[in-house]
Amino acid sequence: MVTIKEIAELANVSRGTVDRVIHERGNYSETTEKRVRDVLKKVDYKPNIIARSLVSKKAITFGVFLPEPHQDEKYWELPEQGIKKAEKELGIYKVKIVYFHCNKNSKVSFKKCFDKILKKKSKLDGLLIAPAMSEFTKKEFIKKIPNEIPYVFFDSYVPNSKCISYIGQNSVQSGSLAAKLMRLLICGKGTVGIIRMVPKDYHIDDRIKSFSASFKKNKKIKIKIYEINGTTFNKLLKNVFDENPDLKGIFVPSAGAGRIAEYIKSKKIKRNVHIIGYDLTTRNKSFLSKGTIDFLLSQRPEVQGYEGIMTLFRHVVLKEKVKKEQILPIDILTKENLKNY
Amino acid sequence: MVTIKEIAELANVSRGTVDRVIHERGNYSETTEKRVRDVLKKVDYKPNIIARSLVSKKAITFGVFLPEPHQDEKYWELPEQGIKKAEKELGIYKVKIVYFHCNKNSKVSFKKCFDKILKKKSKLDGLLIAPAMSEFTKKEFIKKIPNEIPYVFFDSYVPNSKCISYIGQNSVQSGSLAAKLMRLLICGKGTVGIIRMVPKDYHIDDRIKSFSASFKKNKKIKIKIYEINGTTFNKLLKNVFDENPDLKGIFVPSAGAGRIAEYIKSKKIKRNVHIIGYDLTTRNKSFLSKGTIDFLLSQRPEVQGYEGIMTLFRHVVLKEKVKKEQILPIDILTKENLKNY
DNA sequence: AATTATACCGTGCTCGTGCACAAAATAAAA
DNA sequence: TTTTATTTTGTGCACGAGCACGGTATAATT
Repeated sequence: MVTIKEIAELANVSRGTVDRVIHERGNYSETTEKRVRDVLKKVDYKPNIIARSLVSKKAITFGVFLPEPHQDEKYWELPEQGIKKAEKELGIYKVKIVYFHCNKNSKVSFKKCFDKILKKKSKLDGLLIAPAMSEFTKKEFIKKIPNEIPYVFFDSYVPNSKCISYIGQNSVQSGSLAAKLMRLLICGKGTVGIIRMVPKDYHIDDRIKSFSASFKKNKKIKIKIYEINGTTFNKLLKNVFDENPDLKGIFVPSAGAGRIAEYIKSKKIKRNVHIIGYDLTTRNKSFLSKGTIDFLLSQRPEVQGYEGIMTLFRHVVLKEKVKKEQILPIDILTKENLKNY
Repeated sequence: MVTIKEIAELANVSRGTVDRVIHERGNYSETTEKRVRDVLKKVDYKPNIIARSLVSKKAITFGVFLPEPHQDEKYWELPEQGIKKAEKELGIYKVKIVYFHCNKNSKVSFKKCFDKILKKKSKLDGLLIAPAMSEFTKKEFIKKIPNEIPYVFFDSYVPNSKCISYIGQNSVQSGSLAAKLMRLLICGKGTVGIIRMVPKDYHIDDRIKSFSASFKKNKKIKIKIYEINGTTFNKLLKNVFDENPDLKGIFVPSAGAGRIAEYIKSKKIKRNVHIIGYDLTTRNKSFLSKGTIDFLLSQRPEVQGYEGIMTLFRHVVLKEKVKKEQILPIDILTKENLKNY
């Protein structure tokens, strides 16, 4: 391992000078800068973060901006688990996390939350953002993030932003995967209902598009898309079951599959309808283990949270180059492999 | 954070004395030991590993004992990737890995390899072992590991050993999961062949048992187990296809599914037979993406390797308590979600 | 030429722990 | 009591990077 001392010797200067050049603290001539930089390049100097974090008393603070944990069927608890894991691991490097929770359905809450971040900016060394709110609101605010604060998106992202990385899923792939499983479940024929329960979101759009596209050439399988729009959940579901005597499967492209399962259980519907949904929420988990839900696709929310913080750490502290996109594999969950998750 | 200096002040001794007590280096009286230990307990002292690893020049060396990477269809390359990742991450803590590769099918190679480890013992701070060889050989040698060397098993384990942790899979679960997928693939009827290509191994046994058990009550599905035993691979396969005109699926409980796919391709067999196998070897990957193999179940070998080293690190360096068993979730791989793995 | 200002550079301390060695305190032998 | 041996305790340096402060050389000003 090359140390500053060795570099200083090679460049015929003192440790202090090397340090100044590395951190661009000024007070050095052009000639010495060149001498030092040449050596630096030659030996591929990597600072020893052990020594650094030992001496520096200043803590690193990362902000996390995401919906309230209980929202979306407690979905947002999951990424927080991963974030907490990362925080614990990075504790020795004096990394601290501050949480900014907002109600994802309220513009006011969103704005309030964002204002808090902006006011705190002097202390934030990075931001991890789950932009799970309306498209407009997102774009509006992301722009206001001060240039000096690096930020990482996870779960979904805002196009044309200057984020250092995005950690997420491939919705197109997961849609066609769901289609494959559904085809198997219904043995290649029957009607499949897609039930859309959340407002505009491009992830959900992609899932639906690619799910539907997979059945385009298949004449034995009929796809019907339903939306909660000016009607209640119960009325919609009644409609779905009444309209389609040949209903064999239901695809829920969001985390709400458990509600459908609940409906089926409570109404004591005996028809054999297969359900594929997303994400390991408490309710989904329960109905998956009972067999009411056949498959859940998961985008590894804990890993997303964990990797999000780790990416910030690598960028801010280690000054490493980080990948612009980190697409995580899709997990297929069933009754059988649910345990140990 | 409490430091040694503060403890020394509280106990009215010098830093050196505290240090000696902590490391049980001797040369202290009983009374001072008690004084120091009392303070230590009171403040719940945790050493700063940052400072520790900065000062200590001695490297930590972990030995890794596993089959040659190319064996089992290059399967063993995968855990090594994870091991290398961990080695890189722990580099700043001066953690080094030494590899001991052995031919898993040769007792002689195994013995040689093991002898090397025993001779090197003075320098090894821990061992990561994939005991992928015959039951007898395993037990025989594991016993000989010196007491002072902690070891972790991954992939499989040796019962009644004093390992500090086992990182692995739940073969029973994965077997019944495979059964579920197979049932879907063949639409609930037909003959399914189980092809066993490797010698005795309790993981494989469990997979087969639980796979078969899932179909016990199902009269429409017939299960037949084949073994390579005194016959060649090609002859066996020919036999499987000839004997079962109703063959709808093949379950390969080991990493060899690719060989079956290869056979089907090369013999230009047009029958629609679904294949479920294990592990993401290069060949398996290729046939999965082509669609010849329908599903691959993976036990996350990279994660196993990675977590194995990390577990040793936590035990040896951080002196943390580690979980005795770390069962990893089962991944279901298909053409659709293969990318990004 | 003497003084002051500025640019540049080197030294020394810090962080917390490990370890060698010196120093002191106690015990044993003379 | 003095000397020697042994046990017990304290001190100082090392690790590598960050940073403050002080010093030197050169340029600018009087």
